[in-house]
Amino acid sequence: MTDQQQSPGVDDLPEQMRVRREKRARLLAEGTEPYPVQLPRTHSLRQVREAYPDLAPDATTGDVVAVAGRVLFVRNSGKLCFTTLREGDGTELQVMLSRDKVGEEALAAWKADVDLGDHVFIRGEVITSRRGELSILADEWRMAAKALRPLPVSHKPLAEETRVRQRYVDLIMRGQARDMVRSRAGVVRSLRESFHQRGFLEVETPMLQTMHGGATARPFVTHSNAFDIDLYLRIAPELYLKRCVVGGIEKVFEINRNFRNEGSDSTHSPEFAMLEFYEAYATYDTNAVMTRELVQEAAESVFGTQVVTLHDGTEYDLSGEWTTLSMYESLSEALGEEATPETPVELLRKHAQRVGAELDPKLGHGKLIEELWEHLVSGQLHAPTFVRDFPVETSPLTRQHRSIPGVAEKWDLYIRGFELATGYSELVDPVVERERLTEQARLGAAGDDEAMQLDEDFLRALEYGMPPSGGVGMGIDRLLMAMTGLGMRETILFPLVKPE
RNA sequence: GGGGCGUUAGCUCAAUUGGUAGAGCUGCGGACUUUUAAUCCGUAGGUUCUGGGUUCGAGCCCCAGGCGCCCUACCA
Repeated sequence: MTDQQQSPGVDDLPEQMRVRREKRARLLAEGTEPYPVQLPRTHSLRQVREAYPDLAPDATTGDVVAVAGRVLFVRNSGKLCFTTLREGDGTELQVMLSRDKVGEEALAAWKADVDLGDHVFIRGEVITSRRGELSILADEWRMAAKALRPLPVSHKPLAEETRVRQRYVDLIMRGQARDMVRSRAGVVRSLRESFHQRGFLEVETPMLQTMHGGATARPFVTHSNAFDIDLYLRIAPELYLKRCVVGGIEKVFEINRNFRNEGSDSTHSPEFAMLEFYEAYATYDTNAVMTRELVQEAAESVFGTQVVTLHDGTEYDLSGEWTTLSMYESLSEALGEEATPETPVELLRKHAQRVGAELDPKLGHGKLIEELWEHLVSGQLHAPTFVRDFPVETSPLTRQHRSIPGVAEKWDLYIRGFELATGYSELVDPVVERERLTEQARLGAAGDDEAMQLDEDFLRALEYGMPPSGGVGMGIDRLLMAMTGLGMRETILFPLVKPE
């Protein structure tokens, strides 16, 4: 009664939710706690399974255990009830409640009070059923937590939107959703271990930044009331990690969130997890090797193999050395005509027309090269491939190539057709960096809202001397995509969705 | 951003040409001491996403909007 007063509209609820609320109220009225604070559990379901791996059918053990889990299936008959419980790691265990053992009253209460989805506590003997199913024959049961909402049907796939909006339900219903959480945690853990083995230090740099830089992307803007200034949610940690290297943290990494105020699809999310690492005296050659090792070690650690099995059942080989391509050479090959850093913009536009790429006429040489390359080459790349030596003008934080003019020491790592990581020999000359950032600021003033701002403090740091260094950025969500074949919204536990 | 498709019971989905909105599972009532998505009998469950319009009559046609998905463009 009081419940109905406390939650007005209870009569308007769908029947199944109303019934469950009434059961909760009845339990309380009978003096039974539907949400007890503690239960004398002695074993996890997994522990029971592991302790009795191969009992014969119809066996008894004399061993009494107390367990708890969520009710997934109920098979009630007159005097003997079966239920299947599941706990957090996905382990399932059958429970049998017989009138002879648990008593008529408790059995009736079981049938009257328990719904699919409830958490229950069971104490009883470990046995096997006649069919050989490992079971607990209850001599006592208690409600552990009453569920007020019905679970979706277990043998039909949940609508994708519901899976994303109500990930908790997805996690209850779908083992693959739980697997992803564990795989992701394993990958992140493996990355950290790989870094620690190599003597890298993990740092956390600002997510709220006063300057917009470190990548070319549109930022989210927010406001600090206390400081009365607008702040940017970071699009990259790069400029702060470089400050670390200047300061003598010569092997440094960060795994954290970036925010980009841009579109979202199966390979893009407004907030995404990013790994960046910087190493003094490394180059884009050595950090490519390390990037490959990080990925291979993560695959080995989480899946036990470098040949991972994707969602669709196909295998994907991450092992061994990876292919390396030159951007200009591979583009020249695809065009059938040589493209170099000297190729004039007009000619590149003609190429674009010829191959059917619709490109913004305002694009300069560097952007045209990258767009043409993406149009003609990137889609062909299935096996892991490092694409090297990008146009200088689109790589404002990258060192000029040591011998090839007009080209930057930068690679992008492509896996299954999408970009997984990027690596540079870092530009550390503060004078050249000032020129590049001044040009970026000019682009910004001209309306390019992806252009970086001129970060005087970053330049000041470089002026104190940054050792020659290599740096890498890798998307964690995309790494999971690469190793599972799933879309980005499956690798992110709670991706951004518009309010219902 | 542009185009297409979808939105119906707790869940997954039907509904012919515009003519009483159905099924399976779930729920509720009953039977059943070895089930595995238990089975059997009975039964309930709807603001058809929202707002407007056309029509004797709209889940269906028209207009506007919300949310989602696909294609397309862009960023990692």
